Amino acid sequence: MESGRIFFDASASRGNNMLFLGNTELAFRGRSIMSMEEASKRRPFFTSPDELYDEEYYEKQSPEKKKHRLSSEQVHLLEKNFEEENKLEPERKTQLAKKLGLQPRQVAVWFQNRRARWKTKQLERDYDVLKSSYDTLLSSYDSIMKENEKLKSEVVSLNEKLQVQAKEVPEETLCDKKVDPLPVDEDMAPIFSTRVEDHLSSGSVGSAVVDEGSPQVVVDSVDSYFPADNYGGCMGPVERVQSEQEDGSDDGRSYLDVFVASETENQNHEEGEALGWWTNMYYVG
DNA sequence: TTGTGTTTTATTGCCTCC
DNA sequence: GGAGGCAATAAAACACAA
Repeated sequence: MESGRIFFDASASRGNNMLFLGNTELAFRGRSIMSMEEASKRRPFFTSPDELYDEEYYEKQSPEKKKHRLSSEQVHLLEKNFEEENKLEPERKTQLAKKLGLQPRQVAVWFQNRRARWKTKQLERDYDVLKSSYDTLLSSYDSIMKENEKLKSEVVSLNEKLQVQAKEVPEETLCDKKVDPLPVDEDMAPIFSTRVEDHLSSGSVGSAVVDEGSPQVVVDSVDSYFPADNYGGCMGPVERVQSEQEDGSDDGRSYLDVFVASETENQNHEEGEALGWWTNMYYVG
């Protein structure tokens, strides 16, 4: 028998002592590691190192003592080995078993159980990462929804103003057609969504986009993307409005905040910016 | 001291790979 | 078919609150 072998003592390795060497954390559930001497005094399962290798040990043990906690030193070495490689080749297994004074089978079982514990922990970590990611997304979604509601109410407000203005404009300039407000509800989602710069209002309330699910086409006040037929060849008086760059009335809301829903939308947005102008759009019935 | 919950060690059965 | 891995499970050992 080799000298200096770790002897087996259950009391020195009480349950729930955990060694997380990966994090260099040694947690022993409120109990310090007792010295070898101290441990052997309390409950010496083996009185001598040689006993540890006694092949008949398990047969000698009383039936109720069939499970033997590994000592902290044994666990420490096993953890160290596990950290290096969590799989156990036969050669390493026998070497380790010899070093620890355990049966190769015990070492194999320990690695098996350790892998299972690692997997459980890993699942917990993965869950935490996913949950954190989900919470972030949810928060982002909520703020986008709030922004959407705000923009919708702006559209309603602007439509009201347009209605008032329409009444003041002489009828002939409207080509005998009534001015309909921009739809806000999805049911009335227009083919084109429009960004409206409210140059008529006193404050710089910013801009609005309705129906973010619809294809986004930005209308230029001069070279409109709207087919002329849709307006009966007649467009109401469209006044030139300033871009955000020009009037400097950026309300702090970037276009990307609004055109976030899809790549298509972003493309259209870029197109709109290239045109340089945003305009009021009359929905002419 | 005792009941309960947790951790660790060990077994069993199934599956895959060589 | 044997060896080894894994999931499920049992059971011992332990921690801890009441």
